[in-house]
Order: sequence, then structure tokens, then C-alpha cells
Amino acid sequence: MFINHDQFRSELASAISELITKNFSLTFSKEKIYSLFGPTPSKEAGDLSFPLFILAKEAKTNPALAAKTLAESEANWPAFVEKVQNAGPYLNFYFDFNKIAQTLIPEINSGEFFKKKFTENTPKTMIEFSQPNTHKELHVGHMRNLCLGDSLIRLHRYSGFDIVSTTFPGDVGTHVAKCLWYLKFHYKGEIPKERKGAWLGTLYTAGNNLLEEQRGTPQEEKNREQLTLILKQLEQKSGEYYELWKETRQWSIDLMNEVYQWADVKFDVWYWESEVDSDSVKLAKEYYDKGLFIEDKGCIGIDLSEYKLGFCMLLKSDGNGLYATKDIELARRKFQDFKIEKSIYVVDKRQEHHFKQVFKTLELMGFEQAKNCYHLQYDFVELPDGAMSSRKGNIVPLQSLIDNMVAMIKDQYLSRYQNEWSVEEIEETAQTVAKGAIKYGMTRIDPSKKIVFDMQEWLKLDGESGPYAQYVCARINSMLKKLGEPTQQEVKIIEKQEKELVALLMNFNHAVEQATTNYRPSALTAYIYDLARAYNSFYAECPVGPASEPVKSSRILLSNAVSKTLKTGLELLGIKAPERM
RNA sequence: CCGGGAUUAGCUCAGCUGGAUAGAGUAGUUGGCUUCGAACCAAUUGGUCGGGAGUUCGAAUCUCUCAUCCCGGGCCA
Repeated sequence: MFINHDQFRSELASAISELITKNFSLTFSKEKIYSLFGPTPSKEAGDLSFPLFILAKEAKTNPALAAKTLAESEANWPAFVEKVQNAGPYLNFYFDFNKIAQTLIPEINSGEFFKKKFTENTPKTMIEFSQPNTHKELHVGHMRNLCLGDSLIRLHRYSGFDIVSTTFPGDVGTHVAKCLWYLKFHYKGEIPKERKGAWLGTLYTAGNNLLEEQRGTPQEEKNREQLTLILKQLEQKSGEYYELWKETRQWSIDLMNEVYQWADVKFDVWYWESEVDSDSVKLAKEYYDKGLFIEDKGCIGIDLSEYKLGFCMLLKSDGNGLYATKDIELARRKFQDFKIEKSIYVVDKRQEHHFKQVFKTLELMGFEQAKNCYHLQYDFVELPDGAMSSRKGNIVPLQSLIDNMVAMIKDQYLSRYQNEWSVEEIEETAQTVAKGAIKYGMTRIDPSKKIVFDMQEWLKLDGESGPYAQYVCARINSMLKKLGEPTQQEVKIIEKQEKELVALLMNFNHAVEQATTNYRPSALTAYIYDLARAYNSFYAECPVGPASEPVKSSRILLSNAVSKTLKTGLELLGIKAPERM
């Protein structure tokens, strides 16, 4: 699906391919060579390396000898290759960054570089992420899913995929009943005027605690009756509790929308658990009639033991469906409604077994797309003293992280501008920087690793962080404003810091490819950090304004290219760079 | 019991799917703002890649095994 989009690597691969044919009389495709390129251990060893282990095996020679042969052979190297050197089993290339910059920097500054064709024959793909429950509070744990999912959407779209983004909130179930139960029978206070969604979450926790407390007491039986009545009305879509559900559900949706708007996340489709519920039961019955699903101990499900997945239950003995039932109906709708060929689910790792069962069941039901279903699992966000649970109430509400961070940014950094900037700009900048810190912080850790959330640590913004990269953009922005337009267009690369910048800039699309194919935005955060750091180093060592022409203009063009690349990269993480900060 | 994941510097993490001398941040030490923005830069200390065995030219990366932690395994989601 991904094609060889890097023009420099492609040209070089072609030249190597020709040279191999000439020297070893065998074909070694340029695609293969392209994929084998790797970094050199140090700048002294060159800028790109080609390992010869595989070729040597095919040519029945030893890698070091093959490297020597190729290095010494007469060849038609691309113009940007300055020197070719064999180093043991490697063929190392030294680049002429002046030549590379001549084509690369104008492409970046015009934006053309970011519109290159990356992929072909990409499957139409749906990415589902953010599955919060209504009637519960949104906490920092939800943010990890949101940032990961949104970034994947952006990466895939940049790479040329046709993507449908979707969310699947849980608006039915016992958690809803518990919340309404507490509201109706035990809550004594007023209903607040604003932030009702978050308040509703606290009722859920209170309800849970009370039910827990009264377990084993005479009250327990009465509680159960009340909960059953609530659930029944919700199922029948009528009655007092159904009306209350509609009203309170909207409060939660308002909270979700607030968060999505804050995070600049949009979904093409919203699926609701309440919408697929009854159809999912029908679907299960249909496949029971067809004979695919079987009955066992009064339940209906599918035996997946030959795939080592156990029994996947789809209808309980009371005839109700389960989570898996809904996910199967949901998948059917996704395949049918949007004709998607591939489906990605961003859901925490607890659901691994669940999704294995669902995907296998879909396959046995005859859905071709089941083979292209992928569960991107991530580990939890925990607190230093253990897992977060809205049931117990030991959570860090998302709003409290945002509020703390915005306050800290204003206090520590933006207070110095309080006489220069408007109140609105200070607020907006603090929000933008806070988003940068939170989104970068959530995506920089590999999904397979858990995040232990410590508020004090999150409020430290030095070192590798979103604001570090945002700061570089603000710096460049401010400098370019002062210096004005360049007086000439030639880029001259002199200092090693400038070479480093060009070397990094040419790898931007490569970093995006890595992040996309491996479903790992952290590959992009690492790249962004490297580029930002290289620019800070350049900034400290290479004066721009005080330099004489044509160096001054060249450095303006280079700085502009870095700024454009950083902004494009940050955008793929859903992060904006403020004009100044 | 079975299955999945994690384990890399004091702490938080990278390590490009098997390649060259294992890298960053942070903490510690030291130097740099009258000079394009110090939310910065430069230098330096710090590692038996959880332990052991194996596979091969070559292992943090693959296999086996042990240890510790986390998460799953039909009437919750």
C-alpha cells in the first residue's frame, strides 16, 4: 500500500540496483533496496547506509567483499551523492546537502512536499475510537484513547487513506440505571445549571457506593426491584425513567461534545449502543436459525473452542444480548453502511479476548472484511496508587487536568505578557499550549505501555514535550516577522547544524509512514522532537539576522521550512502551534 | 490452571520489526542571556538491556525457561 515516496532514496535505490546487476549478474529490485536503507551509526560514517547481508547471501559472497566491490565499481550515482564508502558489510552514502536542499526546501516551503503521493490501493477504512459511557465522568484515561485515535485518523488521511471516523458511546446498561436510581431515590440537592454531565458522573459513583453499602441489608431487595423497573422502562422505551434517561443522556452528550470540541476531534458517524441493541438480538436469532450459533445451557452463542477462543455468548438465558452481540451488529452496519474494507478499533487491552471472539465470529458469519479488522489495544492510564475507576470515584476528571495546566501555564510563563497581550490572547495561548502538552504526552508513550498519571509530573513542561516543539514554531515565527522576506532563493548549507536540519527534513514523510503503518503515533512525536531540538541547536550556533547575504536569506528559507514541517507534524497529532507563547 | 502484555541509566521513556560503539528527557555537576525569544543551548556523571540457556557471521530485538508486575478466560462491559 505504501509506495516508495522518497525521491532521494528512490533514485539512489535505482542506481544501486543497476550496479548490482552489473557486478553480480542478478536482479535485486529497487523496492527491496529502498526498504533496506538504514541509518548510519554516526555522522562521520555517512548519512545513509545500505547493508549487504542479504545480497551477499544471494550472490554467494561475503557482505564485506560485496560492499567493497560496489564501492569501487564505476557507477552513475545521483548528483546529491557526494561520496560512497564501504565500511565492513555496509555501503555508506555521504550526501551533498546543498544539492538536496536546493530541491527539498522549496518543495517544503511551497507545501508541495506534504502533498506527495504516499500510497496506492488503500482499503476504505473505518477507525472507531472514544467509547465513553453516558452517565459517567470523563477522566484523563479517556484522553489517551481520544488522542491515539484522532492522531491515527489524521495520519491515515495524510497518507491518502479514505477514512471514516466513528465513536460508539455506551448509553444503556446497568450503569445508567444505577445513576438514575440514585438521582430519583436518594439525591436531595438541586440540579446544577451547568456542567451537568460531570455532575451526573458523581451521581453514578454515589449510587454505586450506596448499593455496595446496602448489600446484605433488608434494603437490598428493594433496590433490586427499583433497578429492574428502571431497566425495564428503558428497554420498553416508555415511562418516567425513559423520559429521565432522554434528558440526562443529553447532559452527558453535551459533556462529550464539549470535550471533543476542546480537543478538536470530529466524528463522521456516531453509533449508539441503544440503537444497535434490539437489532443485535435479531441478528443473533437469525444466525441461530441458520444453524451457525448454538444453544448451550439456555444461552445462545458460538463455540470457538477449536480456535482456542472458548464459547462466545451472544444471548443470555433471559434473551438479552451482550456486549459482543452489539459489536457484531455494529460491525455488520459498518460493513454495509459504508462499504468499508478495513476496520480499526482503538480500545483498551482488556477487550483483547472480546475482539478476538468478535472478529472470528464475523469471519464465520461470512464477512470477508473480518480478516481486516484490527484491535489497536493500549494499556491504561493509572494513578500512582492504582487503577482509575469511575465506579469507585478515584479518577482525575479531564477538566481538572486542563484547568490545572492552563492555570500553571498562565502563572509560570504567560504572566510576563500580561501588560502586552490581551486577556483573550493569554487565555487562548494557554489553552493551545495545554492541548499541546496533553496530546503530546498521551501519544509519545507506546500504546503497549501503561501510563502512571502524576499531576505534578504532567505540569512540568521542560524537555521532550509538546510545548517544546510549539516553542520552536513561535521562535521562528517571531524571527521571520522581524527579518522579513529573503532577498534571494538559493539555500546554502554550511554548518553541521544546517546539514542536520536538512537530513531530518527529508525524512518527514518517512516518519509519518512509520507512525501510520505501525499504528504508533509515538514514531512521529520522536521525529518532531528531534527536529525541534536540531533547530534549537541551529538557533544557538547559527545567527540568522546578523548573517550577511546570501547566508541570511538561506537561513530564513531553512527556518521557514522547519516551521512548516513542525506545524504539519504537530497537526497530525491534533496540535496547533500558537503565533507566540 | 490456561492465554496475552510489560521488564532498558536513580526516575520517565526511545531503540526504525535481526545489524555498526544501546540513545533522549529528567535528576546531579559545570558553562552560556546588554547580542534574531533562556519554555533555550553546550559539556559531563550515570547501563551485566529482569536472570539463565539457545538459534547465527551478528540478539535489547527471535526461541525456550525462570522471576516480578499488569490484564483477560459463557449469563458484567
